[in-house]
Amino acid sequence: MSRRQAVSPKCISRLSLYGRLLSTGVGSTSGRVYSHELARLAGVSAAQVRRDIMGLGCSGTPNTGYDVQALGSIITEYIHTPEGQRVALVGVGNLGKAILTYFSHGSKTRLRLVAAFDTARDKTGRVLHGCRCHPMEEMSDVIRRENITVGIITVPADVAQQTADALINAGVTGILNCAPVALQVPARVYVENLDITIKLETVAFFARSGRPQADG
Amino acid sequence: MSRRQAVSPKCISRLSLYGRLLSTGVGSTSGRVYSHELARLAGVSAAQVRRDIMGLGCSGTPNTGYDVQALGSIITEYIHTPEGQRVALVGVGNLGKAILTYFSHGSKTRLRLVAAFDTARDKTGRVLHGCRCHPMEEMSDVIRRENITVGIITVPADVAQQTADALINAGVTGILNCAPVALQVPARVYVENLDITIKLETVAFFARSGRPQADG
DNA sequence: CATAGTTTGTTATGCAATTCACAACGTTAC
DNA sequence: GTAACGTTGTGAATTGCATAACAAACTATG
Repeated sequence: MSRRQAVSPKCISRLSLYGRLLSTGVGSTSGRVYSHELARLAGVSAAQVRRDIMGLGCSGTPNTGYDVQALGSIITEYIHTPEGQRVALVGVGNLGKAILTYFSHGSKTRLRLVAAFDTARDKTGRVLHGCRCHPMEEMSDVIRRENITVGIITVPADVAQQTADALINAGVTGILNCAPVALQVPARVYVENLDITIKLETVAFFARSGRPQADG
Repeated sequence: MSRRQAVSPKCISRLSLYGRLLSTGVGSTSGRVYSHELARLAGVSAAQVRRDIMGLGCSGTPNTGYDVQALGSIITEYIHTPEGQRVALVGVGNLGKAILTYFSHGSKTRLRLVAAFDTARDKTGRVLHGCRCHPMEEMSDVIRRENITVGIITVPADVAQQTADALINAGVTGILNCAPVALQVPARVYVENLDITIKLETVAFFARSGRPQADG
């Protein structure tokens, strides 16, 4: 389908953000939007926005900007598969529950959080926020059966690596790791880390030295 | 202590990670560690590690590597203030609670989460995970009195901007924003975004196109 | 129809950050 | 003591990313 070219993770993240902005009432009156409007809302430059959009077959017209609906569709089609990918979450602690809540609440994305896993017997077997919680032993079976390709790790640090190994063995090729450890994974698996302590220490550092804006 | 020169957020994040690795039993037998060992554990190149360390007054010796304790101390002193900075959290939902738990559990960092804020009356006045929860109206007073410089935003998206405004008015100069919106803040305030949906969509994308490692 | 004004698409420029490469140096073995 | 090896510190090269800049194109207007 669409041309898959070398795109950076940062670019995909921005496209994801543009997509959300477009679907939450930007330019709702005119049905159109300028690059500099999106830029302001996303906190980037207008040139950045145009360049990102260029990478996926443009659709704007000079002097009138982009059609909100059309651009939104193109971004969604580019980022997602038609069917949408299926996601599993491992570790139903506070953080895991928070993420489950995020995705049960009117989830605007095509991603589907279809399975959770935990060791605690009082959680397994139940349905939490519209998502069934399985015991760890069933991980391999469920992931294969449900055709899950993405895993979220929200377990304690000391079992994060073995959790990652289990997910990868079951066929997962992308991991969002919220545990404070650097996972060792084969090259074909993509990992993104969400380390709150690191983020917070970085914020604290620049809170006193007054440095430039940057996010992730 | 003093700010030597312009360091990037990414560099600080890596230093934070090195610091944690050093404090959690790396090279515990010899008391020393090589750059390539740290590199492997952190998921970066050895040259990267050496260069990062170079930026804060080196301390390694050829052929024996770095003294674990000494390097750990130098990194801590560089990233943190001697007293440690004080942090407030706004929004005690699932995500807020998860973060409170993180920091009550043996917190290895010098950062202190000393106040929480929420609108719900059943939470305010109580002490949650060793952290007192105040009503929103007291935010300005508490932040000034407790000398808080960093804020964590874990409120719903539609009130994130006004929460940020309130924090900044009270004197906060660094914000970790976990709400899915791009905050508009004055240039002197440093913001880092922790957007789970964006991260997850990025992971999902590269889970199928098999692209390179990268994190935030 | 022509002209003015704006915005897009894209190329070129500049900058920052990572990797490369190697000289200097400490350690160890003999 | 000295030679061989391995690691550090760092200048140079390279890569990647973001800003700047501009030609082409579209709309509006009279």
